[in-house]
Amino acid sequence: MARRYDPERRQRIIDAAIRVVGRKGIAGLSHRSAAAEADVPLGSTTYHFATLDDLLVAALRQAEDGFAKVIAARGGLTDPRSDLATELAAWMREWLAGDRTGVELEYELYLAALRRPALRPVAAEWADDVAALLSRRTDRLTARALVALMDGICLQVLLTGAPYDEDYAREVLARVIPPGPSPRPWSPPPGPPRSDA
Amino acid sequence: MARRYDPERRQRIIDAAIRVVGRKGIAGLSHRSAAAEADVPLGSTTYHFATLDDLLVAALRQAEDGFAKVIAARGGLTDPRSDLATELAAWMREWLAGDRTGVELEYELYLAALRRPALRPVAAEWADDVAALLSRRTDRLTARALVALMDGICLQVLLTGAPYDEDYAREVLARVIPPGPSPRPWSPPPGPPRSDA
DNA sequence: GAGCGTTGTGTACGGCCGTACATATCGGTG
DNA sequence: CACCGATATGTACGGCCGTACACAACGCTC
Repeated sequence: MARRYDPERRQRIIDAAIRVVGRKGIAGLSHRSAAAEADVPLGSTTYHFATLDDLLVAALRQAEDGFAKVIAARGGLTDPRSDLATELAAWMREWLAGDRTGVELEYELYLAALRRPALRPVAAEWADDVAALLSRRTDRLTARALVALMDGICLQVLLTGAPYDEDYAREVLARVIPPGPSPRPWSPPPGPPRSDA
Repeated sequence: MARRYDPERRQRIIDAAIRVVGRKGIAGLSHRSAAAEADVPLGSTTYHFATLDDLLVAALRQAEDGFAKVIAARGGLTDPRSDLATELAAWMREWLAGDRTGVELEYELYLAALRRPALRPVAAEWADDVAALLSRRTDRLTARALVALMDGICLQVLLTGAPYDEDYAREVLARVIPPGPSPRPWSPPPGPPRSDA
């Protein structure tokens, strides 16, 4: 149904918005700044995204997709023979290494859900997706706890400027994981597909 | 011109800024909105706080002080006979109960350090203070991990809108705490007082 | 009480913002 | 082709913003 002159116009605006947020933060995102970054007129951004929340939702969704692809490309934490805590601690090191901009961008969009109810379903999806990924290596409760703990560790690094301590992360992640080679693995039951619209 | 020297002028502006952030978020805070809330002229806010970061630093510091006082008034987690995980899980329930505004306000100011380096020392102080509080019941590494885990759990509740699950929180907090009645307690060594200016 | 630095106040300027809206262009339909 | 709805654009309005700055009121020192 949707016939567009420029089918990539909307996508270009989202990409531009992500770049703007990465460079200037959410506070620096506006219909105008996104339009300038995407090299489209102002009316184009206001047409495709009536409110800034709409644009942020699209940006968060896209950042989430990119994140999932990076995880998948990295092997997806699927090798049951590796130590999960070690693997997660190393992954956080890579994630936090060097340039802050990538992590900063993703956490800023994620944390924006605190004050923007429109973002909460997308943030919940993100957390659920990561937990589901980890659920292939441990039980659901543990997976949720690992996500929470990793979030907390990353945030302490990002918020306080403290260096990332991989040994510490591995140690406490290991404490959360119940002992045993592959305890209580869990597979999602069949159900209706999640609405992604 | 009805002009009196008001030594509490600065304090009133900080209080007003906190109310504004609580009601409209950091995005709604400006020299003007703080001035209106405090019922002082615009020039008064710009005089005492040249930049918004200055005002946010003062607000975060004050929120931190208020938080510490609430903890202290609650007994300060000092009873070594109680179960620490149970106590922390119950405390989070109280904190998250009912009105989101209080927690939202504190987390919003705290998380603002992600993009505002000026806030990072204050955020670091906050995290250190809470960890120091917990260090009276457990070792330092565990205390840091508990802070990270509690942050992660609270954020998942606040960001996704999911209900708080106290049993889950208690279970995973207990996993982080090493077994034993009062393992590896830790007291801070004497040293120079931390600069609070 | 004269002088001066600190504190407090009013006002104005230029800039960026969301929003609205008239207009233009194209794809599909009848 | 005529038509219409979806897509795209330019422009303008009113509002809030940070900032600057001249000036007023006060505390202090001499």
